[in-house]
Amino acid sequence: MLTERQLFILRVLIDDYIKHVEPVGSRTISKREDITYSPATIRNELADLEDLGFLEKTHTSSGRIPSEKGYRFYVDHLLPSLSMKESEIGHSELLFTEKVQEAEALFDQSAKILSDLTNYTSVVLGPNALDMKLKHMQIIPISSQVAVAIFVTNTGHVENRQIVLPDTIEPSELEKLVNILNERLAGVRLIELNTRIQKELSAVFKKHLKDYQNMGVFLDQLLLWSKKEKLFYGGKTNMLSQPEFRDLDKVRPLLDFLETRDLMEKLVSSTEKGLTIRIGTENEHEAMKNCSVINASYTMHGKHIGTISLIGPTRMEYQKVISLLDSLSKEMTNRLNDFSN
Amino acid sequence: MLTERQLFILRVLIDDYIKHVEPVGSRTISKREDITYSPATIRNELADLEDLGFLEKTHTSSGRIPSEKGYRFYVDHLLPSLSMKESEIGHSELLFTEKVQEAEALFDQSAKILSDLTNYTSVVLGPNALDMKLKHMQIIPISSQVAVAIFVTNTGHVENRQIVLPDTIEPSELEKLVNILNERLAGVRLIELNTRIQKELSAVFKKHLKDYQNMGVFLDQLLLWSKKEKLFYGGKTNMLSQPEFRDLDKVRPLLDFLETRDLMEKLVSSTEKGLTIRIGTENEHEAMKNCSVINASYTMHGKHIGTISLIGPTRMEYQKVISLLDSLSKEMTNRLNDFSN
DNA sequence: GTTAGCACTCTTAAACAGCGAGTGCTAAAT
DNA sequence: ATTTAGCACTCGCTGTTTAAGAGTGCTAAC
Repeated sequence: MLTERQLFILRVLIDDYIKHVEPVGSRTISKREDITYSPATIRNELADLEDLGFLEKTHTSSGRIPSEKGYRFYVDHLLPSLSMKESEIGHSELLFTEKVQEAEALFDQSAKILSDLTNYTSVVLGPNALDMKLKHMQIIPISSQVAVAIFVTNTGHVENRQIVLPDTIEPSELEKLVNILNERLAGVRLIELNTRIQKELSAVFKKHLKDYQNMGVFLDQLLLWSKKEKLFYGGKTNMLSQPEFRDLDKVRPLLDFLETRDLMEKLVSSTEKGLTIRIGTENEHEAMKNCSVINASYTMHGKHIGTISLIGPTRMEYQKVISLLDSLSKEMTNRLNDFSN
Repeated sequence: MLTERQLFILRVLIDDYIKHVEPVGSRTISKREDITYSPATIRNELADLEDLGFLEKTHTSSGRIPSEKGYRFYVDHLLPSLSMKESEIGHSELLFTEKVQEAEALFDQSAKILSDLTNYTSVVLGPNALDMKLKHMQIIPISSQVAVAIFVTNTGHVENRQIVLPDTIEPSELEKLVNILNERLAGVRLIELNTRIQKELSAVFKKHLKDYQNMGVFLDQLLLWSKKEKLFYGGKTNMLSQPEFRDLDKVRPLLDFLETRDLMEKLVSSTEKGLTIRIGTENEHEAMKNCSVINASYTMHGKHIGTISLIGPTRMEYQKVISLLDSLSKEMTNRLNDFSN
């Protein structure tokens, strides 16, 4: 268990390091007004904190920097009480200068705002369109073989894909199919359409459609979804201005990581509501080992549907950033729910 | 006018610099087997070529590097005759490993292939959907006030947007409107829909629709397009591995440039068919002053509809890159036209 | 328990020397 | 009239040395 003094010194040190990005020595700490101990005393405490794994040295005679464990402890126990954050709320309303009409624009702007304000990189993971409910679908022939299938969701989102029409299918049959789907499956989540058909509609199909056999293959083609979350970026190059990445060989993997869709999706996805902080290797990817990722979820009708995230160096301004992310995600939630009333 | 020998030396020097990215001195050139002159002679020629503006020195006693004018001359007059390029054609067919079904996938893959092969950054500027012809349109209400308007083009592309329904409009009127549009405007380019209506359909509207006044505003909302070209990137971070950009302060503006949509659109747009090369300041943007941009256009039914571009350092492997881009753009054209038969 | 003092470590920056690649010029060779 | 050998000179780069500065850990005294 840490003593009060150790807690205090640890916090002061991390605060200082976050601010100045340079190893902090006993002298620097002792210079603070609210410190009454001598450098020598502090040195002893620092040595202890290092033994406990909260601090590290860059070389034998350097000052200390926080270890990953140190940051974790800082975030969990030392963050100046978050009540301050209330003072920041309300700002974010002002931030949306342009009126945003559609969800996509909201996500895009949120990412930009967040990265501008923090100078880190931000990412908004859009809602998975496949979780939205079917409002209406339609198949529009382009040529004799090719058609476009269109699915409109209750949120006004449009999914579309090109499909190949089997020769065997007759236009009137196709029309019947579409009618049945619209009548029976409105309100069902896109992703569930196929299973719902399997379970509930085979009888209906048999009754109304001639060539039920071939139809099965066609339906699979029609309703085979691939992931459809969208990513919105802000400040992709902000990493370059972080002192710890002022080295090409260090940023390169990072920037490459940012460009890799599936890695980013994984990084930024979170099933939990609220705020998650992952520090350094907690991100479980080499390229992110010197970064922290903060995910905040936004909701619709109380349900988690996506996240807004911030990616920065492990030495992040956690305090500022957490409150910002918190209020911004709430603001997003509000606006999002305003759309659909 | 340059002598044969000057031409030869200039080409050898630029070839060497492109390969090794280091100032080239008289000794290096004289070491080549096919060079019969002594370093001293070459020094004299180099001095002349420098006076003529084709070469530069990095400092008083350094070797020479090509100037922008030098590259321009090289590209215009010294490029080993392009007949070689034929040998490369055919490769590109092999490159598309996955079967691509939709145009978007084709663009995306083309950009990736090109950047992988060259280690530069590539961009495909997609066709402007608004130049495609209307196949079918539809308005699907989401709530009492909001609806989604959907436009399907002859190429199978789907444009959609949310619109606000005026209270004054009746569902039956809306249906009539959509019917008229579909009957009268199929085959018209999206971008032209509005003017076509103004010119030709006002009479029809007056006849069939009750509230023609309000309809005008609504139509404007419905048919007010904003630019819709899409950009597909490949190798965004490849710039980082170019020796001339091995410096954060030099790459940063470049990467920022790549992320700025409208700048990129301008950079990569070209109205001309065929191949365009812009070297250094010819790109007319500070951030691109050390880059060359090569645009190749791809066509559909013989019409220029978009470009595939390569962005690299002014010291590019022009020869290789030009032939690649040439064959790749042709390959794209072929596949694109295969889609729509 | 705290702190002053001191020897020791490591990093950083500056100063300096020497090497190598390259140039331009002059004078001799072709 | 070209071409080339020779030479003095310029830069940039690398490695070494040096000195300063920041910091530590330990010991002994307070």
